[in-house]
Amino acid sequence: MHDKTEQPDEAGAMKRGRKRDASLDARLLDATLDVLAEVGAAGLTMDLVAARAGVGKATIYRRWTAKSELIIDAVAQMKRNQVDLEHLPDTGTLRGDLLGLFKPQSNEERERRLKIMTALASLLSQDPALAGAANGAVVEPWAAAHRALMERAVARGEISAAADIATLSQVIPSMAAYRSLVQRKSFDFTFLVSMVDGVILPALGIEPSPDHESSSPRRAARRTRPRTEPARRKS
Amino acid sequence: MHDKTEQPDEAGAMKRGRKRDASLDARLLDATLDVLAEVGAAGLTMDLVAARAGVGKATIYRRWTAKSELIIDAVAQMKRNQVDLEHLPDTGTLRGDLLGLFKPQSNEERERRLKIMTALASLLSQDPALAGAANGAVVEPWAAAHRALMERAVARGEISAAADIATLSQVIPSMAAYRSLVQRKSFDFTFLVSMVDGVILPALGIEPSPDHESSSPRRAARRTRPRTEPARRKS
DNA sequence: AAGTTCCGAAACTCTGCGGTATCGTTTTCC
DNA sequence: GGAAAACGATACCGCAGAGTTTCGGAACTT
Repeated sequence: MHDKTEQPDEAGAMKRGRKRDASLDARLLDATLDVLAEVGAAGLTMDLVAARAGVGKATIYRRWTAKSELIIDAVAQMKRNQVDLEHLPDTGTLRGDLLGLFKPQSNEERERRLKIMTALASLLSQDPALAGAANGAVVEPWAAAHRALMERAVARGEISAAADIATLSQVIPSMAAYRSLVQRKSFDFTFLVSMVDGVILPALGIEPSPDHESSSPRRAARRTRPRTEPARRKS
Repeated sequence: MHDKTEQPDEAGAMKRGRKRDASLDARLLDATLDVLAEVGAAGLTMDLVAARAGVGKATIYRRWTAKSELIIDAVAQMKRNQVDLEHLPDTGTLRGDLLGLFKPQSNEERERRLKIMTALASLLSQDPALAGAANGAVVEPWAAAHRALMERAVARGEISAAADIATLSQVIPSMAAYRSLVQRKSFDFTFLVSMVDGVILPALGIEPSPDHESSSPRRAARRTRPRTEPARRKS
């Protein structure tokens, strides 16, 4: 009661939704996701969420009955601003398309999503209803984008129709997620290029175009494998 | 950091190791992993671990200073009975080697590891040490095995020395971990085969040997890509 | 046998968090 | 302007769980 942080009362005009519940719900859900990303599911406390939202703890309980419900709603709301499947890059080559999906400015947001997903992983065992929520919110749309790009490359004859696109389209999104989540390495452009040029394109039988922005001295495996019998059992 | 591991006597004095502390540490670490797998990280309490190990809680605190350290040590210890880098399969072909890493009889153990990893996922955001331990205990040795197998394949001339082995060796372990951790799908032989035949071998320029145990109707992309210019840049 | 060391069990303290209640203030509605 | 509603803050309750301490007893040592 002694010192209280003044209400910021940002210059925003639509801050005045006092009556029903206007953007306050969204503010709370967003704060929940923030806290989730920062301290994980185990470390999430209602006081943290309330403080993060600049809100009294009671306010949260006026809108949600329990912590678990708050989290569920927060995650459900996360599905917005996804990869935009309607406006995929179209550079003419699969390599260009795949690299074109990379939005440097979205690194931060992607990191946040992945952290939320990690935090949720522990809850999945308790609440199977959310089993695919985290994956569906982050990796699946991403894989769908890759799949679409690859199918287009098949359609234009760039790669063989026999390629295992179902599997290949999951490789980069899954590895990126694991890399960020567990290995704690950033998913940067260098990693993306080494995945595209070192795994995906070679697997599809395409040599990485040696033109612009090769950005890396690596070259994929040559297709020139001699058809020699590969040294059977040493003994 | 806590055990000194004097002499590697194992089945020796399992009866009454009253003096120093021989197998008691291992018993506690094992109980920790058990509880972790059963109730998850959030539900793990020291009382549960103690009860599981048939031990007083005080005994645990005589050996570890805090719960977090116990968990870290338990996870780090999981590295054992993992992939044995000294006895890698040697079937003569990379495909056989990669598939040979799969131990069907370890389904139960793999399930346990999966649950442990899942339980750990929630802690990863809080404790970076755990993230390293989890990755180092499960994925890293596995990737090392893949790397070794691929390097051997290079040495015998089965695949090109230009292959991006550093990246490719991480693909299957990372994807398997992600699949188990987040997607909650089992890492079964079918998935392994589709990864090997649909991603790894095509990326290395090897056609999956159509001989024994194809076990799956899928076939990887043909290497018969016509050397047609693949529709470069649309303009 | 006596002494020492480590053990398992259980009682105990203390901290932190979920959830509730209260209060003074601010906003909206009429 | 005044009442009602919703707010932020904060004090409070109950409980669960991390560590601590204590104690009787078992096992190794000499």
